[in-house]
Amino acid sequence: MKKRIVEQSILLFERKGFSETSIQDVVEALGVTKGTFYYYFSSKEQLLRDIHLMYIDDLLTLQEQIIENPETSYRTKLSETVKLLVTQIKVTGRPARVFHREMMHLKPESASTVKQKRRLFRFNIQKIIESGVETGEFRKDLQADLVAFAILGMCNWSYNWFHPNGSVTDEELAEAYMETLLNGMVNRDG
Amino acid sequence: MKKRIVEQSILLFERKGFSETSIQDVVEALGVTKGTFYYYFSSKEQLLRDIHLMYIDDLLTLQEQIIENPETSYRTKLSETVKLLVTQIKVTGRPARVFHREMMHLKPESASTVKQKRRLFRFNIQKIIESGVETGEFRKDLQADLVAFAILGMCNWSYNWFHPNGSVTDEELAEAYMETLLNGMVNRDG
Amino acid sequence: MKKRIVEQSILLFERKGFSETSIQDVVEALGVTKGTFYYYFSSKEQLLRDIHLMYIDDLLTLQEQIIENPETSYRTKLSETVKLLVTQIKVTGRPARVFHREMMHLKPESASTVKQKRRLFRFNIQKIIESGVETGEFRKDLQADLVAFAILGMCNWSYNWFHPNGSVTDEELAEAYMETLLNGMVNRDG
Amino acid sequence: MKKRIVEQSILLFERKGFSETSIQDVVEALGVTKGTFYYYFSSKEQLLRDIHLMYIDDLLTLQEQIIENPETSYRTKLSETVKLLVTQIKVTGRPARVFHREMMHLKPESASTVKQKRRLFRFNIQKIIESGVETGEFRKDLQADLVAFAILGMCNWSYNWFHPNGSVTDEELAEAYMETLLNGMVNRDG
DNA sequence: TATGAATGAGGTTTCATTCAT
DNA sequence: TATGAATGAAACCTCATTCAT
Repeated sequence: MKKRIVEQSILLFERKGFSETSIQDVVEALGVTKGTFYYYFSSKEQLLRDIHLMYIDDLLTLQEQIIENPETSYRTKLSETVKLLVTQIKVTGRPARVFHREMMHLKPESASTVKQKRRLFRFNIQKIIESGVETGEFRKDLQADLVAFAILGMCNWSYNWFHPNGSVTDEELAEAYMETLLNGMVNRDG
Repeated sequence: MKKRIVEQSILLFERKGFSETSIQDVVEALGVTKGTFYYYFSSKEQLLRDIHLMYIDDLLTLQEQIIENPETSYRTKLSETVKLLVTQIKVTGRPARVFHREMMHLKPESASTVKQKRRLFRFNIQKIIESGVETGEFRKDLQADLVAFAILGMCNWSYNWFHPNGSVTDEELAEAYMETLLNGMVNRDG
Repeated sequence: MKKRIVEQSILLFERKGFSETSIQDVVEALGVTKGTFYYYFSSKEQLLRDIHLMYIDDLLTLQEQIIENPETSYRTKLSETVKLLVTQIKVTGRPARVFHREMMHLKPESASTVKQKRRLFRFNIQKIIESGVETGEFRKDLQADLVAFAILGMCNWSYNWFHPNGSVTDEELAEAYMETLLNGMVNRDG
Repeated sequence: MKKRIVEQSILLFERKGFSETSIQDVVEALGVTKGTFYYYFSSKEQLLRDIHLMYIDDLLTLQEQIIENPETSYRTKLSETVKLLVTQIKVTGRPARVFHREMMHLKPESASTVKQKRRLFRFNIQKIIESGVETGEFRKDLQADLVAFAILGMCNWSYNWFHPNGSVTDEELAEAYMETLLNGMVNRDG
């Protein structure tokens, strides 16, 4: 039941927004009553916190696997991170949109936990870049922190417009992004 | 008075979100009454629509000036667009955040007008890229539409974290972004 | 202007009801502003009172002419009263409906003036009947007061359903009513 | 609770009118809160609709009993219908007044259901008259539809003035109305 | 004679939450 | 484990009215 509530909530939060979705909406869609909701969650905010934590914890786990793989270059690790963020849209498009949009509705204490984990995720990207700079894979003059932000923005923004069933697949998008990021836009042929 | 209401609303919408900001909050902050608000706006949604239109219309005007300048290269035009988006944070950080976050609260008809203008802004970026490809400034294999999305994501995302008074200035950020975008991350020296 | 306000108000009160019609509705329909309204009327209630008084005073004047005509029988006087009430629908359908529906919104003091005049109108009908009984035109066992109520109900109720442009004309309706009233429903032929 | 809300509402609607009675008024009189009201009714309009349907459905049921009785003449059936309408004032005076006054506040769709049922009630009266004409009880030249309207007007109007505890009882009123209706006002003795 | 800005009280409705069962 | 009745605070919005100009 708890799981069903979470799933239904994500669906509705994504479609109508957190504030615009009432507990009533959620339980009605499930055919249960409000009492049931409060049996499993102590508040609407707690539900949102759970969703956020589930999501970021998942991301961090997957990121860890990418980073800890001893056989891949930093370039590949970065590539896989981008792919992770972009290809996950198919799987996690809905929770992702909720994740990016509704953080402001968390209470300060929940928000701070979540923010810390998001920061960690970003910092891991930054470290990949820094490591790549050290090994000479990447240019020395990159500002790793800013580039990490740039990559995150690029990828996360795609949740605003990207549809996995459109003319561009998620893999193609990830590749196009990486190609631009790695080699730049400038024409060096002429 | 109408202008004061708009300004105060932007302030509060940015701080607490559209749904969480009540008309009461707005008018109380201004020392007037709810009646006054409804004298100038027919609904809360209309106020949000006005804010959105003001913002995107401003952006489009500034973009036009960049594009129509006959003396600049496409590379420069792109650079100026990034600078426009990023440096405007100082000036329009608040309305920008409202702009990016709260579009879902517009009624379908208002939303469609705004979306069309946002699409136009993005399409103009895409055209700069395409023109740059044609003149040989940019690589031939760029997918202009995806790159336009990438640039927008990169810049717009910075509203989530960038503070103009931090250790990095807006101009530095714009330059770092452009540098990465134009020349890529890969080290070509070694 | 004052007259235009009254006319427009009657139109709207009839269509939407007194409470549901706002001063805003009235002045908007006239292309003026609320200030104008309050220049001519001290309150919404006063406007309604004026409408009521105009209407009942008109009726009383016409009734007087019927009653004071020395050449008509009481039967004719009654007939003309019915005709007065019914045929006036064409002319005064709208104000009449307002008149019958919205009296509860008058303040006690206004209401009492209007009620007194309405009572007078009814009492005049009752007197016609009583006089007709005395002259032998009408049956001796009629309860004049109740019959007066019956006639008023019959006629006034027609404002709820009668359309002067329908298959029955107002004159035909008046005649059918009088025929039933005077001669009854019972078949005396068989 | 739902029943108590309905009863209290009828009381207040009759006394002050539908628009002038607020939900607050109703729940305050019952010592509950507004939330309670909206637990049982989805809107103020729905409450009014319920009241209307209850009332007209009751009337139709009673009318059916009158019509379907095989032992009574049409004259008696008509008489009983008038008695039904008039004597019900004692029982249903309040809901009746609400019923007759406040139909304009129903939404079009609710109104149309109620109107249909009211039309049926009237049409049943008309059929009694038509049947009575066929059997020779009533005069052949009656216009059954207009007479039905006349009777309804006569009876319903009495809700505007009749008090069951006054000098005339409801039974006397019904009888006086029927006497006038059946035998007419004209004096046939002289 | 008319305007337009402002008020303030009140209206309907929504909703997260509680709690006895 | 779940229900359903009830709460109460707050939301958006309407509107008759006032008043300086």
